[in-house]
Amino acid sequence: MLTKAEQTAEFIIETVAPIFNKNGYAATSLSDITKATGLTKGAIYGNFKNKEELAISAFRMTEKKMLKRIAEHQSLSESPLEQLYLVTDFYRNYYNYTQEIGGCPVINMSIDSKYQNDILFESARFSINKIQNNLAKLIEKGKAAGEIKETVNAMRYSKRLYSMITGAIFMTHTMDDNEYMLDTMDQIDNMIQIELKK
Amino acid sequence: MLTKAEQTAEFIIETVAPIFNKNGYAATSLSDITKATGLTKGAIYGNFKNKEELAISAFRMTEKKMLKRIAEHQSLSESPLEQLYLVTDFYRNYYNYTQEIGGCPVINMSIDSKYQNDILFESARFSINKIQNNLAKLIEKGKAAGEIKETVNAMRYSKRLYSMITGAIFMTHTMDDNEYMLDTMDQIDNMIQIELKK
DNA sequence: TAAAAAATATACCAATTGGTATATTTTGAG
DNA sequence: CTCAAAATATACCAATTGGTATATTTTTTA
Repeated sequence: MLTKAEQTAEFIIETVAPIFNKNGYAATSLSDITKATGLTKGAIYGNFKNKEELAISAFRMTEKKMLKRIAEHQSLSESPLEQLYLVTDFYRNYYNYTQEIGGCPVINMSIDSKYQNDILFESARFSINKIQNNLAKLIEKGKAAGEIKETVNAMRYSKRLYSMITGAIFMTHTMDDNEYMLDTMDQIDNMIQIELKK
Repeated sequence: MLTKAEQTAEFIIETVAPIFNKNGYAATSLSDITKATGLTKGAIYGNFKNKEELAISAFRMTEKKMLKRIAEHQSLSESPLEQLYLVTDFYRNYYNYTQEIGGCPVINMSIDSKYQNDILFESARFSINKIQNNLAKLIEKGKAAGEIKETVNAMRYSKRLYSMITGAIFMTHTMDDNEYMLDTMDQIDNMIQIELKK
């Protein structure tokens, strides 16, 4: 069972994560935080060392959720090739999901923290590496399963795909136009079929 | 001839633009600005209405320069198809250039301003539309010149290409790895040759 | 259920924020 | 070279910032 403080800490994180994600670290003030949570500074600082630690916790929670969602969606199939298609399928609904939380946490955090906060910036890079490695592993498994051409460079394709996905996320959010996302996912599906599939 | 004030205004903009680009609007303080310029608030506020107007001016100046660079590089050839290749050629050196000024102004501004400042956000979108329209026009000219397939949807390809470029810019800067950019530009060159070229 | 411990609220702090009124300096035209 | 106008510096403002010490309340354990 969670103690009262653990409950409160989680509540704060959940409440504050989309605010940090939308506004960025510097533009999110302690008063924004107390206002949104209905708590006082006493409660906030009783549960978190400072604003930085809270921002880190919030980002990590958000990313953990996101990674879990992708993993769950991937597990809809056992076949590595099918799982690749499930990745594009996942991102077809990504705009819908990320709109609620104020955009893509990885992109937002990278841009926001690059010249401001090393720990936050490294957290963003860590997420990217995780997703890319996951993608590369999927391609390797596809090769081992005889579904994907042996000649394919897994890491290169992983980087290529994630770069395209990231571009689509950015454009979709900035231009408020989901066509970027849908078109890019069609493009990737096509690449999978033409360039990856055996 | 420029008056003293006009000179000062330009000096302030040039000095301050990379600071805003790196740190974002909220994280750039008036004291950052006075420190960097060596001027006092009197000089700053004598030349700009407020911090917001200064940020807008700085972004517009940066983008104007950037657009001019692209245009100049494009004008190295008369052929629309060749000009498309010159676009990818331009972005092959983009990381080198944007590193100095603290990343891609359009991406940074979009993420920084989306939930903060409508005018700044619209400035970012305006830039994107300009670049995309330029790209679409190039494709249309290529069709008219008989260099590009008539069946190609110019705007769709323009959006597709710019989305890929943007993804590559983001990944290159975040991961400090220019391979994202180079690989994406190779990919686009390939698309031009296979899918666009007649 | 009483008392100790944990969690939260209150009241405060110095530093910094964006901005302004006014004093001083610099500029350029006659 | 003078002098008015323009440009810049100085000194100030209230509001807000992140953070803390302490008082109060709530939770947990015995």
